[in-house]
Amino acid sequence: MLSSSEAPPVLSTAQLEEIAALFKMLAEPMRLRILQAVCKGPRSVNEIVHLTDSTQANVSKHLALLYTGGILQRERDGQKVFYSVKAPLALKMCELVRANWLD
Amino acid sequence: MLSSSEAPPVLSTAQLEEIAALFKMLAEPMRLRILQAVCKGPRSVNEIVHLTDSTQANVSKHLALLYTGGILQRERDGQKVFYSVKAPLALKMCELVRANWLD
DNA sequence: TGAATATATAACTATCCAGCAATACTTCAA
DNA sequence: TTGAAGTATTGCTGGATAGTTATATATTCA
Repeated sequence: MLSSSEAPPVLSTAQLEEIAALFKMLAEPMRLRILQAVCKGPRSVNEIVHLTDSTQANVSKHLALLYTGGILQRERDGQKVFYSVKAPLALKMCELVRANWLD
Repeated sequence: MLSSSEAPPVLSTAQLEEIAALFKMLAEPMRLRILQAVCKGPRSVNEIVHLTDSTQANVSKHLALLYTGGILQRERDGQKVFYSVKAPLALKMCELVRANWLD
């Protein structure tokens, strides 16, 4: 383990961590299902629960994570809360992988 | 939790898991550092250890993971083993995130 | 052969997190 | 105000894994 000064990295440590954090948010099948559920427009939590065939608590936790992470946005209408895509980049990445990685 | 037959998913469960697995490989700062270290051409394990400012054992483990995952390729030359990028998609994704996600 | 260099693997620990069950919070309607 | 529907949160547990240390394997050369 030597000093890191031999070749200055193109990206800083903080930037690498930010990038890794984004990948991490997309690194769960259930969260990809949620993305699929909301990619056509706003969906309520209950709709997402049904579309993903998961439980309310689990979906709510993943939604909070994606919202906090800046990938989704939310809007309350009465008792319901509607989530939609805030960062199209997430969808773009999924599509890129689908087209170039899957058999 | 209802049946999942309400809206047939665009991507199958297996496909979502494959996509998530790729994101997972990119979801570690140290592996992104390694990608940076080899993105300009083949590098030996020792070179990568120095470039990433990590330990030999740790780098070797991450390299094995990226190699098994199909992102890197390897070639032995004498005592040294050189790793290089096999899936340019990985670099493309990093660049996409850098350009669209970082401040 | 034997030693040195280069890389890989094994065993271990600490940490993180997905999913679950239970409960709390919020909003609306009667 | 009370009950019900919708959503969020908390505490828990099992499984996965990053990093470390130590050791094993592979290759070259004297």
